[in-house]
Amino acid sequence: MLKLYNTLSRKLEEFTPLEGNKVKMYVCGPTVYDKAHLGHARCYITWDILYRYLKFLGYDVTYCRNVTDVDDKILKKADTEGASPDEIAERYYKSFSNSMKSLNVLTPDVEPRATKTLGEMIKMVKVLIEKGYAYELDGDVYFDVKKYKEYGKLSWQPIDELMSGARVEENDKKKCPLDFALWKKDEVHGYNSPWGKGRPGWHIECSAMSKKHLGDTIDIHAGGADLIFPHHENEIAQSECANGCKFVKYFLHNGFVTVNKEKMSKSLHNFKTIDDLTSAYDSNTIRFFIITNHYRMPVEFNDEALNAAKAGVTRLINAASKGSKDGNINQKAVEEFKAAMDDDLNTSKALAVLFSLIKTGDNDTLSYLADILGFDLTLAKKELTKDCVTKIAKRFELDENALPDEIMAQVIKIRKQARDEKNWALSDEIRDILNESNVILKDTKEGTSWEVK
RNA sequence: GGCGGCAUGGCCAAGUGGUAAGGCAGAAGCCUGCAAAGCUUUUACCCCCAGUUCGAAUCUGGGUGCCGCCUCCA
Repeated sequence: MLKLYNTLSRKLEEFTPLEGNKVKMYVCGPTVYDKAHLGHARCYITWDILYRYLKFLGYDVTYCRNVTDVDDKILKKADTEGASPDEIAERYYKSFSNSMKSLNVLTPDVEPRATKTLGEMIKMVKVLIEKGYAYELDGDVYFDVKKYKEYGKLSWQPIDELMSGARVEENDKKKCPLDFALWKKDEVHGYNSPWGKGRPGWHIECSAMSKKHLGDTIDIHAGGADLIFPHHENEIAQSECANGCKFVKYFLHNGFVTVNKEKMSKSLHNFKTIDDLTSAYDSNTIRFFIITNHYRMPVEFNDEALNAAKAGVTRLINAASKGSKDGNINQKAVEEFKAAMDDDLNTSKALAVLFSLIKTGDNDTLSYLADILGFDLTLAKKELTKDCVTKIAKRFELDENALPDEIMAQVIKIRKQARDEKNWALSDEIRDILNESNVILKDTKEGTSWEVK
Protein backbone atom coordinates (compact mmCIF):
# COMPACT_ATOMS: atom_id res chain seq x y z
CA MET A 1 0.00 0.00 0.00
CA LEU A 2 1.51 3.26 -1.14
CA LYS A 3 1.83 5.92 1.52
CA LEU A 4 2.66 9.52 0.77
CA TYR A 5 3.32 12.49 2.98
CA ASN A 6 0.51 14.95 2.43
CA THR A 7 1.40 18.56 3.20
CA LEU A 8 -2.29 19.27 3.78
CA SER A 9 -2.44 16.97 6.78
CA ARG A 10 1.26 16.93 7.53
CA LYS A 11 0.95 13.21 7.82
CA LEU A 12 1.77 10.06 5.97
CA GLU A 13 -1.42 8.96 4.25
CA GLU A 14 -2.44 5.89 2.35
CA PHE A 15 -2.81 6.71 -1.29
CA THR A 16 -6.20 5.96 -2.78
CA PRO A 17 -7.28 7.59 -6.03
CA LEU A 18 -10.47 9.59 -6.20
CA GLU A 19 -11.86 7.42 -8.94
CA GLY A 20 -11.10 3.78 -9.59
CA ASN A 21 -7.49 3.31 -10.54
CA LYS A 22 -7.26 6.64 -12.33
CA VAL A 23 -4.71 9.09 -11.01
CA LYS A 24 -4.76 12.74 -11.95
CA MET A 25 -1.44 14.35 -11.17
CA TYR A 26 -0.32 17.93 -11.65
CA VAL A 27 3.18 19.30 -11.17
CA CYS A 28 4.02 22.99 -11.36
CA GLY A 29 6.27 23.34 -14.35
CA PRO A 30 8.94 25.89 -15.14
CA THR A 31 8.66 29.53 -16.00
CA VAL A 32 10.61 29.55 -19.23
CA TYR A 33 12.89 32.55 -18.94
CA ASP A 34 16.26 30.90 -18.30
CA LYS A 35 18.11 27.61 -18.28
CA ALA A 36 16.97 25.02 -15.78
CA HIS A 37 19.31 24.21 -12.90
CA LEU A 38 19.91 21.28 -10.59
CA GLY A 39 17.11 22.39 -8.30
CA HIS A 40 14.66 21.97 -11.14
CA ALA A 41 16.24 18.65 -11.98
CA ARG A 42 15.62 17.43 -8.45
CA CYS A 43 11.99 18.40 -8.59
CA TYR A 44 11.20 16.94 -11.97
CA ILE A 45 13.21 13.77 -11.40
CA THR A 46 11.40 13.21 -8.11
CA TRP A 47 7.95 13.52 -9.66
CA ASP A 48 9.06 11.58 -12.71
CA ILE A 49 9.83 8.72 -10.37
CA LEU A 50 6.44 9.03 -8.72
CA TYR A 51 4.84 9.01 -12.18
CA ARG A 52 6.80 5.93 -13.20
CA TYR A 53 6.08 4.17 -9.95
CA LEU A 54 2.33 4.85 -10.09
CA LYS A 55 2.25 3.42 -13.59
CA PHE A 56 4.26 0.43 -12.43
CA LEU A 57 1.64 -0.15 -9.73
CA GLY A 58 -0.95 -0.33 -12.49
CA TYR A 59 -2.60 3.05 -12.11
CA ASP A 60 -3.95 4.83 -15.13
CA VAL A 61 -2.07 8.08 -14.63
CA THR A 62 -2.65 11.37 -16.34
CA TYR A 63 0.35 13.54 -15.63
CA CYS A 64 0.05 17.23 -16.36
CA ARG A 65 3.01 19.57 -16.05
CA ASN A 66 2.46 23.13 -17.19
CA VAL A 67 4.70 25.64 -18.87
CA THR A 68 4.47 29.19 -17.62
CA ASP A 69 5.15 31.22 -20.70
CA VAL A 70 3.67 34.55 -19.64
CA ASP A 71 5.41 36.22 -16.74
CA ASP A 72 7.27 39.34 -15.64
CA LYS A 73 10.57 37.56 -15.82
CA ILE A 74 10.06 36.61 -19.42
CA LEU A 75 9.29 40.20 -20.29
CA LYS A 76 12.37 41.38 -18.46
CA LYS A 77 14.54 38.83 -20.22
CA ALA A 78 13.06 39.85 -23.54
CA ASP A 79 14.11 43.42 -22.83
CA THR A 80 17.68 42.56 -21.90
CA GLU A 81 18.12 40.17 -24.80
CA GLY A 82 16.35 42.27 -27.37
CA ALA A 83 13.98 39.49 -28.34
CA SER A 84 10.23 39.19 -28.22
CA PRO A 85 8.66 37.57 -25.16
CA ASP A 86 7.43 34.74 -27.36
CA GLU A 87 10.90 34.09 -28.67
CA ILE A 88 12.29 33.96 -25.15
CA ALA A 89 9.57 31.59 -24.01
CA GLU A 90 10.09 29.36 -27.00
CA ARG A 91 13.87 29.33 -26.62
CA TYR A 92 13.81 28.37 -22.96
CA TYR A 93 10.96 25.96 -23.35
CA LYS A 94 13.11 24.08 -25.85
CA SER A 95 16.08 24.33 -23.54
CA PHE A 96 13.99 22.95 -20.70
CA SER A 97 12.67 20.08 -22.80
CA ASN A 98 16.17 19.14 -23.85
CA SER A 99 17.34 19.24 -20.26
CA MET A 100 14.52 16.94 -19.23
CA LYS A 101 15.34 14.58 -22.05
CA SER A 102 18.97 14.51 -21.04
CA LEU A 103 17.90 13.50 -17.54
CA ASN A 104 15.68 10.72 -18.86
CA VAL A 105 12.60 12.45 -17.44
CA LEU A 106 9.46 11.18 -19.16
CA THR A 107 7.37 13.69 -21.05
CA PRO A 108 4.11 14.29 -19.16
CA ASP A 109 0.84 13.28 -20.78
CA VAL A 110 -0.18 16.91 -21.00
CA GLU A 111 2.11 19.90 -21.09
CA PRO A 112 -0.18 22.92 -21.28
CA ARG A 113 1.06 26.42 -21.98
CA ALA A 114 -0.31 29.32 -20.00
CA THR A 115 -0.76 31.38 -23.15
CA LYS A 116 -3.01 28.67 -24.56
CA THR A 117 -5.20 28.62 -21.48
CA LEU A 118 -6.02 32.33 -21.21
CA GLY A 119 -9.70 31.82 -21.92
CA GLU A 120 -10.07 29.44 -19.00
CA MET A 121 -8.16 31.79 -16.73
CA ILE A 122 -10.35 34.74 -17.60
CA LYS A 123 -13.43 32.62 -17.07
CA MET A 124 -12.21 31.56 -13.67
CA VAL A 125 -11.48 35.13 -12.63
CA LYS A 126 -14.96 36.13 -13.76
CA VAL A 127 -16.50 33.40 -11.64
CA LEU A 128 -14.49 34.51 -8.64
CA ILE A 129 -15.70 38.08 -9.07
CA GLU A 130 -19.29 36.92 -9.51
CA LYS A 131 -19.13 34.81 -6.39
CA GLY A 132 -17.69 37.71 -4.43
CA TYR A 133 -14.25 36.24 -3.87
CA ALA A 134 -12.46 38.77 -6.02
CA TYR A 135 -12.63 42.45 -6.84
CA GLU A 136 -11.46 44.67 -9.63
CA LEU A 137 -9.44 47.82 -9.11
CA ASP A 138 -8.55 49.92 -12.09
CA GLY A 139 -7.78 47.06 -14.47
CA ASP A 140 -6.29 44.78 -11.82
CA VAL A 141 -8.24 41.96 -10.23
CA TYR A 142 -7.40 40.71 -6.74
CA PHE A 143 -8.44 37.70 -4.77
CA ASP A 144 -10.10 38.74 -1.52
CA VAL A 145 -8.28 36.54 0.96
CA LYS A 146 -10.52 37.47 3.90
CA LYS A 147 -13.47 35.93 2.09
CA TYR A 148 -11.91 32.49 2.15
CA LYS A 149 -11.95 31.15 5.67
CA GLU A 150 -9.67 28.23 5.01
CA TYR A 151 -6.84 30.39 3.74
CA GLY A 152 -3.59 29.15 5.26
CA LYS A 153 -4.59 25.50 5.54
CA LEU A 154 -1.73 24.24 3.42
CA SER A 155 1.04 26.32 4.92
CA TRP A 156 -0.54 25.97 8.36
CA GLN A 157 -0.16 29.63 8.98
CA PRO A 158 -2.60 31.52 11.17
CA ILE A 159 -4.02 34.19 8.92
CA ASP A 160 -3.16 36.92 11.43
CA GLU A 161 0.47 35.92 11.30
CA LEU A 162 0.44 36.03 7.56
CA MET A 163 -1.19 39.38 7.75
CA SER A 164 1.43 40.90 10.02
CA GLY A 165 4.24 39.42 7.96
CA ALA A 166 2.88 40.55 4.64
CA ARG A 167 4.65 43.30 2.83
CA VAL A 168 2.74 46.45 2.37
CA GLU A 169 3.87 48.27 -0.68
CA GLU A 170 3.53 51.95 -1.22
CA ASN A 171 0.40 53.13 -2.96
CA ASP A 172 -1.01 49.67 -2.50
CA LYS A 173 -4.68 49.79 -3.28
CA LYS A 174 -5.53 46.26 -2.19
CA LYS A 175 -8.12 45.75 0.51
CA CYS A 176 -5.77 43.56 2.45
CA PRO A 177 -2.03 43.08 2.05
CA LEU A 178 -2.51 39.34 1.57
CA ASP A 179 -4.77 39.78 -1.42
CA PHE A 180 -3.02 38.60 -4.53
CA ALA A 181 -3.41 39.45 -8.18
CA LEU A 182 -5.56 37.28 -10.41
CA TRP A 183 -5.21 39.64 -13.31
CA LYS A 184 -2.69 42.42 -13.79
CA LYS A 185 -3.21 45.45 -15.96
CA ASP A 186 -0.70 45.60 -18.80
CA GLU A 187 -1.45 47.78 -21.76
CA VAL A 188 1.78 46.93 -23.58
CA HIS A 189 2.04 43.16 -23.46
CA GLY A 190 -1.42 42.39 -22.18
CA TYR A 191 -4.26 40.32 -23.56
CA ASN A 192 -7.86 41.46 -23.91
CA SER A 193 -10.11 40.76 -20.99
CA PRO A 194 -13.30 42.10 -19.42
CA TRP A 195 -11.04 44.34 -17.30
CA GLY A 196 -9.02 45.72 -20.18
CA LYS A 197 -5.64 44.61 -21.41
CA GLY A 198 -3.71 42.62 -18.91
CA ARG A 199 -1.92 39.44 -17.94
CA PRO A 200 -2.93 36.61 -15.61
CA GLY A 201 -1.39 36.25 -12.17
CA TRP A 202 0.92 33.31 -11.76
CA HIS A 203 -1.31 31.41 -9.36
CA ILE A 204 -4.43 31.48 -11.51
CA GLU A 205 -2.47 29.97 -14.36
CA CYS A 206 -1.98 26.69 -12.52
CA SER A 207 -5.52 26.64 -11.20
CA ALA A 208 -6.91 27.07 -14.70
CA MET A 209 -4.59 24.62 -16.40
CA SER A 210 -5.21 21.99 -13.77
CA LYS A 211 -8.98 22.43 -14.11
CA LYS A 212 -8.89 22.36 -17.88
CA HIS A 213 -6.84 19.21 -18.25
CA LEU A 214 -7.56 17.23 -15.11
CA GLY A 215 -10.84 18.54 -13.71
CA ASP A 216 -12.01 20.37 -10.60
CA THR A 217 -10.64 17.90 -8.09
CA ILE A 218 -7.38 16.07 -8.66
CA ASP A 219 -5.46 13.40 -6.83
CA ILE A 220 -1.95 14.77 -6.66
CA HIS A 221 -0.48 18.23 -6.91
CA ALA A 222 3.26 18.43 -6.46
CA GLY A 223 6.14 20.85 -6.65
CA GLY A 224 9.07 22.30 -4.76
CA ALA A 225 8.59 23.10 -1.10
CA ASP A 226 9.09 26.77 -1.87
CA LEU A 227 5.77 26.75 -3.68
CA ILE A 228 3.75 25.89 -0.58
CA PHE A 229 3.38 29.55 0.21
CA PRO A 230 2.07 31.52 -1.44
CA HIS A 231 1.69 29.68 -4.73
CA HIS A 232 -0.11 26.52 -3.70
CA GLU A 233 -1.98 28.22 -0.90
CA ASN A 234 -3.35 30.67 -3.44
CA GLU A 235 -4.17 27.98 -5.94
CA ILE A 236 -6.27 26.24 -3.32
CA ALA A 237 -8.09 29.46 -2.51
CA GLN A 238 -8.85 30.24 -6.14
CA SER A 239 -9.82 26.76 -7.21
CA GLU A 240 -11.93 25.86 -4.22
CA CYS A 241 -13.78 29.16 -4.32
CA ALA A 242 -14.31 29.11 -8.06
CA ASN A 243 -15.20 25.44 -8.37
CA GLY A 244 -16.98 25.06 -5.08
CA CYS A 245 -15.25 21.81 -4.27
CA LYS A 246 -12.02 20.35 -2.98
CA PHE A 247 -9.06 21.11 -5.21
CA VAL A 248 -6.41 18.52 -4.36
CA LYS A 249 -6.40 15.32 -2.33
CA TYR A 250 -2.65 14.97 -1.88
CA PHE A 251 -0.26 17.90 -1.92
CA LEU A 252 3.32 16.69 -2.19
CA HIS A 253 6.49 18.75 -1.92
CA ASN A 254 10.12 18.02 -2.58
CA GLY A 255 13.08 19.47 -0.70
CA PHE A 256 15.80 21.62 -2.15
CA VAL A 257 19.20 21.11 -3.59
CA THR A 258 21.67 22.97 -1.42
CA VAL A 259 25.17 24.30 -1.93
CA ASN A 260 27.17 24.79 1.25
CA LYS A 261 23.91 24.03 3.06
CA GLU A 262 22.13 26.91 1.39
CA LYS A 263 19.29 26.55 -1.05
CA MET A 264 20.44 26.55 -4.65
CA SER A 265 18.73 29.47 -6.32
CA LYS A 266 19.05 32.13 -8.91
CA SER A 267 19.25 34.93 -6.40
CA LEU A 268 22.14 33.38 -4.48
CA HIS A 269 24.01 32.72 -7.73
CA ASN A 270 25.01 29.30 -6.48
CA PHE A 271 23.28 27.26 -9.14
CA LYS A 272 24.55 24.75 -11.64
CA THR A 273 22.58 24.46 -14.83
CA ILE A 274 21.52 21.06 -16.05
CA ASP A 275 23.45 21.72 -19.25
CA ASP A 276 26.63 22.23 -17.27
CA LEU A 277 26.10 19.02 -15.36
CA THR A 278 25.09 16.77 -18.19
CA SER A 279 28.30 17.58 -20.00
CA ALA A 280 30.21 16.08 -17.07
CA TYR A 281 27.78 13.47 -15.73
CA ASP A 282 25.21 11.26 -17.40
CA SER A 283 21.54 11.05 -16.51
CA ASN A 284 22.02 7.91 -14.43
CA THR A 285 24.60 9.63 -12.27
CA ILE A 286 22.48 12.69 -11.68
CA ARG A 287 19.39 10.61 -10.93
CA PHE A 288 21.37 8.38 -8.60
CA PHE A 289 22.74 11.42 -6.81
CA ILE A 290 19.25 12.84 -6.40
CA ILE A 291 17.59 9.69 -5.11
CA THR A 292 20.19 8.67 -2.58
CA ASN A 293 18.32 11.10 -0.34
CA HIS A 294 14.67 11.01 0.52
CA TYR A 295 12.77 13.45 -1.67
CA ARG A 296 11.68 15.68 1.20
CA MET A 297 15.19 16.08 2.59
CA PRO A 298 17.73 18.57 1.30
CA VAL A 299 20.38 17.27 -1.08
CA GLU A 300 23.79 18.83 -0.79
CA PHE A 301 25.46 19.37 -4.14
CA ASN A 302 29.18 18.88 -4.63
CA ASP A 303 31.43 17.06 -7.02
CA GLU A 304 32.41 14.47 -4.47
CA ALA A 305 28.79 13.39 -4.13
CA LEU A 306 28.36 13.29 -7.90
CA ASN A 307 31.48 11.18 -8.29
CA ALA A 308 30.30 8.79 -5.61
CA ALA A 309 27.03 8.49 -7.51
CA LYS A 310 28.94 7.87 -10.71
CA ALA A 311 30.87 5.02 -9.11
CA GLY A 312 27.65 3.49 -7.85
CA VAL A 313 26.05 3.72 -11.26
CA THR A 314 29.05 2.06 -12.85
CA ARG A 315 28.57 -0.94 -10.60
CA LEU A 316 24.89 -1.14 -11.50
CA ILE A 317 25.71 -0.94 -15.18
CA ASN A 318 28.45 -3.56 -15.00
CA ALA A 319 26.12 -5.95 -13.25
CA ALA A 320 23.16 -5.27 -15.53
CA SER A 321 25.24 -5.82 -18.63
CA LYS A 322 26.09 -9.32 -17.48
CA GLY A 323 22.49 -10.50 -17.49
CA SER A 324 21.01 -13.01 -15.09
CA LYS A 325 21.86 -16.60 -14.58
CA ASP A 326 18.32 -17.79 -15.35
CA GLY A 327 16.53 -14.68 -16.62
CA ASN A 328 13.85 -14.92 -13.97
CA ILE A 329 12.57 -11.99 -11.97
CA ASN A 330 13.27 -12.30 -8.28
CA GLN A 331 9.81 -11.67 -6.82
CA LYS A 332 11.08 -11.37 -3.29
CA ALA A 333 13.32 -8.50 -4.33
CA VAL A 334 10.46 -6.87 -6.19
CA GLU A 335 8.39 -6.99 -3.01
CA GLU A 336 11.22 -5.45 -1.03
CA PHE A 337 11.56 -2.74 -3.63
CA LYS A 338 7.83 -2.05 -3.50
CA ALA A 339 7.84 -1.94 0.27
CA ALA A 340 10.55 0.71 0.12
CA MET A 341 8.83 2.76 -2.56
CA ASP A 342 5.45 2.40 -0.87
CA ASP A 343 6.96 4.05 2.18
CA ASP A 344 6.71 7.59 0.85
CA LEU A 345 9.12 6.82 -1.97
CA ASN A 346 12.03 5.66 0.14
CA THR A 347 14.43 5.62 -2.77
CA SER A 348 17.54 5.16 -0.68
CA LYS A 349 16.12 1.90 0.54
CA ALA A 350 15.05 1.00 -2.98
CA LEU A 351 18.61 1.56 -4.12
CA ALA A 352 19.84 -0.77 -1.40
CA VAL A 353 17.58 -3.45 -2.89
CA LEU A 354 19.24 -2.92 -6.28
CA PHE A 355 22.68 -3.37 -4.76
CA SER A 356 21.58 -6.51 -3.00
CA LEU A 357 20.69 -7.91 -6.42
CA ILE A 358 24.25 -7.41 -7.60
CA LYS A 359 25.34 -9.72 -4.83
CA THR A 360 22.83 -12.43 -5.70
CA GLY A 361 23.46 -12.09 -9.43
CA ASP A 362 19.81 -11.35 -10.23
CA ASN A 363 20.83 -8.93 -12.91
CA ASP A 364 17.62 -9.08 -14.91
CA THR A 365 15.68 -8.14 -11.81
CA LEU A 366 18.17 -5.37 -11.31
CA SER A 367 17.51 -3.96 -14.79
CA TYR A 368 13.79 -4.37 -14.30
CA LEU A 369 13.73 -2.39 -11.07
CA ALA A 370 16.29 0.16 -12.22
CA ASP A 371 13.96 0.98 -15.08
CA ILE A 372 11.22 1.98 -12.65
CA LEU A 373 13.62 4.50 -11.14
CA GLY A 374 14.33 5.88 -14.59
CA PHE A 375 17.83 4.51 -14.91
CA ASP A 376 18.95 3.46 -18.34
CA LEU A 377 21.59 0.87 -17.64
CA THR A 378 22.02 0.08 -21.31
CA LEU A 379 23.35 3.57 -21.97
CA ALA A 380 26.69 2.44 -20.74
CA LYS A 381 28.45 1.41 -23.92
CA LYS A 382 30.05 4.55 -25.23
CA GLU A 383 31.31 4.86 -28.75
CA LEU A 384 34.87 5.67 -29.66
CA THR A 385 35.16 9.21 -30.94
CA LYS A 386 36.47 9.85 -34.44
CA ASP A 387 39.56 11.52 -33.03
CA CYS A 388 40.36 8.51 -30.92
CA VAL A 389 39.93 6.13 -33.83
CA THR A 390 42.27 8.20 -35.98
CA LYS A 391 44.80 8.56 -33.23
CA ILE A 392 44.87 4.87 -32.43
CA ALA A 393 44.97 3.87 -36.08
CA LYS A 394 47.91 6.16 -36.76
CA ARG A 395 49.79 5.04 -33.71
CA PHE A 396 49.58 1.39 -34.71
CA GLU A 397 49.82 2.02 -38.44
CA LEU A 398 46.35 0.73 -39.21
CA ASP A 399 43.80 1.84 -41.74
CA GLU A 400 42.11 4.79 -40.07
CA ASN A 401 39.04 4.39 -42.24
CA ALA A 402 38.33 1.00 -40.80
CA LEU A 403 35.53 0.54 -38.30
CA PRO A 404 36.43 1.15 -34.66
CA ASP A 405 35.71 -2.47 -33.83
CA GLU A 406 38.11 -3.67 -36.50
CA ILE A 407 40.84 -1.31 -35.41
CA MET A 408 40.47 -2.36 -31.82
CA ALA A 409 40.50 -6.02 -32.87
CA GLN A 410 43.78 -5.39 -34.67
CA VAL A 411 45.33 -3.62 -31.70
CA ILE A 412 44.23 -6.38 -29.36
CA LYS A 413 45.75 -8.91 -31.74
CA ILE A 414 49.08 -7.10 -31.70
CA ARG A 415 48.97 -6.98 -27.95
CA LYS A 416 48.04 -10.65 -27.67
CA GLN A 417 51.09 -11.57 -29.65
CA ALA A 418 53.23 -9.47 -27.33
CA ARG A 419 51.68 -11.14 -24.33
CA ASP A 420 52.16 -14.58 -25.79
CA GLU A 421 55.81 -13.70 -26.18
CA LYS A 422 55.79 -12.38 -22.62
CA ASN A 423 56.76 -8.99 -23.94
CA TRP A 424 55.13 -7.24 -20.98
CA ALA A 425 56.77 -3.91 -21.76
CA LEU A 426 55.04 -3.72 -25.12
CA SER A 427 51.69 -5.05 -23.94
CA ASP A 428 51.61 -2.59 -21.06
CA GLU A 429 52.61 0.23 -23.35
CA ILE A 430 49.72 -0.57 -25.66
CA ARG A 431 47.37 -0.55 -22.73
CA ASP A 432 48.72 2.81 -21.57
CA ILE A 433 48.41 4.33 -25.01
CA LEU A 434 44.79 3.22 -25.28
CA ASN A 435 44.18 4.52 -21.80
CA GLU A 436 45.21 7.96 -22.96
CA SER A 437 42.35 7.76 -25.44
CA ASN A 438 40.00 6.70 -22.63
CA VAL A 439 39.91 3.12 -23.84
CA ILE A 440 40.12 0.54 -21.07
CA LEU A 441 41.31 -2.98 -21.74
CA LYS A 442 40.16 -5.90 -19.67
CA ASP A 443 41.96 -9.22 -19.83
CA THR A 444 39.73 -12.14 -19.00
CA LYS A 445 39.94 -15.85 -19.58
CA GLU A 446 37.78 -15.47 -22.67
CA GLY A 447 40.15 -12.89 -24.13
CA THR A 448 40.58 -9.16 -24.04
CA SER A 449 37.65 -6.77 -24.18
CA TRP A 450 37.64 -3.01 -24.43
CA GLU A 451 35.36 -0.19 -23.51
CA VAL A 452 35.35 3.57 -23.50
CA LYS A 453 35.73 5.21 -20.12
C1' G B 1 8.36 37.15 15.53
C1' G B 2 5.07 32.91 13.14
C1' C B 3 5.33 27.96 10.83
C1' G B 4 8.38 23.85 9.59
C1' G B 5 12.71 20.68 8.81
C1' C B 6 17.44 18.57 9.97
C1' A B 7 21.73 16.69 13.41
C1' U B 8 23.72 8.59 12.50
C1' G B 9 31.06 5.91 10.88
C1' G B 10 36.21 9.68 6.59
C1' C B 11 31.92 11.36 3.02
C1' C B 12 26.60 10.40 1.54
C1' A B 13 22.52 7.95 3.71
C1' A B 14 18.40 4.16 5.63
C1' G B 15 16.52 3.01 10.24
C1' U B 16 11.10 5.91 14.90
C1' G B 17 11.38 1.20 21.28
C1' G B 18 14.96 -4.46 21.35
C1' U B 19 20.26 -3.83 20.68
C1' A B 20 23.03 0.23 13.89
C1' A B 21 20.60 -1.28 5.73
C1' G B 22 23.07 0.41 1.56
C1' G B 23 26.47 3.49 -1.48
C1' C B 24 31.29 6.10 -1.98
C1' A B 25 36.20 6.22 -0.14
C1' G B 26 40.04 3.32 2.69
C1' A B 27 42.38 -1.50 4.15
C1' A B 28 43.28 -6.89 3.44
C1' G B 29 42.70 -11.20 0.39
C1' C B 30 41.27 -14.03 -4.23
C1' C B 31 41.81 -13.50 -9.48
C1' U B 32 45.73 -11.32 -13.07
C1' G B 33 52.36 -11.66 -16.00
C1' C B 34 51.17 -6.79 -13.86
C1' A B 35 46.69 -4.04 -14.09
C1' A B 36 41.44 -3.03 -14.76
C1' A B 37 36.81 -5.21 -13.70
C1' G B 38 34.73 -8.67 -10.48
C1' C B 39 34.36 -11.41 -5.89
C1' U B 40 35.23 -11.99 -0.41
C1' U B 41 36.34 -9.81 4.30
C1' U B 42 36.64 -5.31 7.20
C1' U B 43 35.82 -0.10 10.55
C1' A B 44 29.90 3.52 14.41
C1' C B 45 26.71 2.87 20.12
C1' C B 46 23.74 7.46 16.62
C1' C B 47 24.90 16.55 18.76
C1' C B 48 24.51 17.50 24.45
C1' C B 49 21.73 17.04 29.23
C1' A B 50 17.66 15.08 31.97
C1' G B 51 13.46 11.79 32.01
C1' U B 52 10.01 7.48 30.68
C1' U B 53 11.12 2.10 30.03
C1' C B 54 13.45 -4.34 31.63
C1' G B 55 15.41 -1.97 27.22
C1' A B 56 15.94 4.32 23.15
C1' A B 57 19.58 6.53 17.71
C1' U B 58 14.29 5.69 17.87
C1' C B 59 9.37 8.35 23.01
C1' U B 60 9.06 13.04 26.48
C1' G B 61 11.22 17.69 28.30
C1' G B 62 15.27 21.12 28.01
C1' G B 63 19.58 22.77 25.39
C1' U B 64 23.13 23.60 21.20
C1' G B 65 24.03 23.98 16.00
C1' C B 66 22.44 24.28 10.88
C1' C B 67 18.64 25.07 7.13
C1' G B 68 13.90 26.40 4.77
C1' C B 69 9.12 29.17 4.10
C1' C B 70 6.66 33.73 5.66
C1' U B 71 8.89 38.34 -1.10
C1' C B 72 9.94 35.86 -7.20
C1' C B 73 11.81 30.90 -6.61
C1' A B 74 11.58 23.67 -8.04
